[in-house]
Amino acid sequence: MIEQELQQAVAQALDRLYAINAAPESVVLQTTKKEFEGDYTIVVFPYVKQARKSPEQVANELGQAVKDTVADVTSYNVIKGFLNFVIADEYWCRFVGGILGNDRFGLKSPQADAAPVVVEYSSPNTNKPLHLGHVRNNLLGWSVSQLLAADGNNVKKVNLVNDRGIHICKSMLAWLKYGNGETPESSGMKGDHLVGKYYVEFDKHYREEVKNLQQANPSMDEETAKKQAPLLIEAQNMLKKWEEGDEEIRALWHKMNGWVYAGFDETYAKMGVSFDKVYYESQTYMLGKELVQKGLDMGVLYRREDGAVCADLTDAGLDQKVLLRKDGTSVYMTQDLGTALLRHNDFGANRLIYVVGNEQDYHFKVLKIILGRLGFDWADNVYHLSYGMVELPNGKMKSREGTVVDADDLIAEMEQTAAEMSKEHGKNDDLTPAQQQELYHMLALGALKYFILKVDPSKNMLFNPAESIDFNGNTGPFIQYTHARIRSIVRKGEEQGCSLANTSSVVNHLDLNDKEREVVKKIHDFPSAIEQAAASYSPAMIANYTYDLAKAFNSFYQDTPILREENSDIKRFRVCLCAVVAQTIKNAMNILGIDVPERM
RNA sequence: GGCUCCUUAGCUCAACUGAAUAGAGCAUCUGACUACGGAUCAGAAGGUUGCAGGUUUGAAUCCUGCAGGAGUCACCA
Repeated sequence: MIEQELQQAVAQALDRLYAINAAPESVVLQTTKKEFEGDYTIVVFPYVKQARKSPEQVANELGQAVKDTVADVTSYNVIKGFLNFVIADEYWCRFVGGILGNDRFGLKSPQADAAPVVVEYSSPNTNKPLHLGHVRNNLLGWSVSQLLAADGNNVKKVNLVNDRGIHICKSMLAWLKYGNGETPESSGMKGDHLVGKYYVEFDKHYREEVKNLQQANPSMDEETAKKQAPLLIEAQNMLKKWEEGDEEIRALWHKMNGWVYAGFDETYAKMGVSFDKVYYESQTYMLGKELVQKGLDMGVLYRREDGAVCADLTDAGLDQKVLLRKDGTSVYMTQDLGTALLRHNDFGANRLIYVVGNEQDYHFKVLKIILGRLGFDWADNVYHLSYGMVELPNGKMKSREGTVVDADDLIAEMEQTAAEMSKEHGKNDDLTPAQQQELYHMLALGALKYFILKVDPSKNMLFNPAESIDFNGNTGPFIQYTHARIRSIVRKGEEQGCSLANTSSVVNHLDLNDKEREVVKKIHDFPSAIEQAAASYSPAMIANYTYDLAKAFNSFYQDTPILREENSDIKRFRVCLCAVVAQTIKNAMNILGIDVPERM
């Protein structure tokens, strides 16, 4: 790639001219801003002090040296401390020819010998349906997996389902009390929604009990009332029975979880996400105790007088963390220590990535430290992909107050909007109903996924149900539309005899116009965009990259004739360029989990 | 209260490891050859990057203090 060549040449020139020892990667290289002439820019300020010359002088001397050594540099110019290089059009054309027909352009192949990277995401509770917060998690998890795979990793996607605990017992109890045997079949409700309904039902009755308790005993404070409410005690008893393996309880638990899984599977399928392996907490929650014992033996953990086992993290600026209760039972952290090791062993993984909300920043900081102290050298490669919350205009999403945006409802609404938009444009009337449905789904998910993924994961984002998701401007459908339009041109171009097959005869010495060059340069950036995005676990960078590419193309398309071009060599080059843009958009969108249509 | 993160145009978001005049979309206004697909394109307007200092040739970016917001500080997960 030309960037490395330039950096290399600059580093050599620095050494030769000024005896400055700079690593090629350390040379600051950026794309030239469009108001200046050139393609790449070197900032020379860092070297002026050592070179003992003015910025202009250093830039000029470096520019001449680089022009002499790098064949594809046709000229350079200097503005203040900025050295701009102009790259030969021949280089850009050669580049287009080189990737023509490569349907994996930009995507690295997985290294066969590399240890897998395990990405955990989704990790739902089984007592209620998925909402918008989960949607962000799922889309991020899927997309980051795709991104890391595109960067050459062998990625394994896993899900850890929280299928046991007091919250499930609440749903179960409410169903027993108020359900009258209602099932997904009898009610026509999706299983996860049905179970969620009883979770809400539990909460309603529970709060009534608390209120009644307080009215009956005016001296009782709220905390006590909450603990003494009979429903809660019943639920706790149920959990105890569950842990003892009570057959009836287990059977009910199986039945209701089964409903939820069926519902989740449907939602996952609609979102287009999947897993290589699913773990269940009911099978992993006892894990980690041996690790704690090992930690005691190693002396990195200690036993408190009351018998609880703790980690002292004060030297890391954190607190004491309990890992085993005094009755010997494990806590969340114990379990996560165990599953981390399990996962490492299951896959031979050396990198574990957790896609979990930022409210658990502290938990993962602690997890990483303790794994390190237990002597696992892969602890350094545990990464918490912490993402911000999705906020609604009137604040947080709270399932209790009913201010949630349900995932299934949201997708259904998006599909309806997509259908309305499409019908308005009326270009798909000849598709079969099934094809239309498929298209609307593709567009709906394109809009939703792009909307969520274009935001930097670490940031909180606002979702306004009324106006958030658009189909114009910086959106998924805009990019999908661009792709469809390009494909249409390419198809016609081929019909008119523009071959995309033979790369060697692609015209490689014509003068590109500015818009053409912008498009080629943008495509040229794709591989490094993937590297950067993967290094920072940020699908948002891919989203923004793709948008820029689509815009660059549209601008080119607007005032450059393609099929109307009379010179057949130029026409063919432009059709090839279109084909390459379409492929790049497709590959980029695929990283986001978004499909692009041939027409829309 | 301790710790962590956040604050960029009216709104939603960009700005790679510090670099040239902080960029897009939405909304508002104006325009586009007889549409190679107008879900498009071109343009106008919109900013003291929360505030105050500091470091640097250069700061939205790094440091300090303050204000506002969020998260967390469970033997819940």
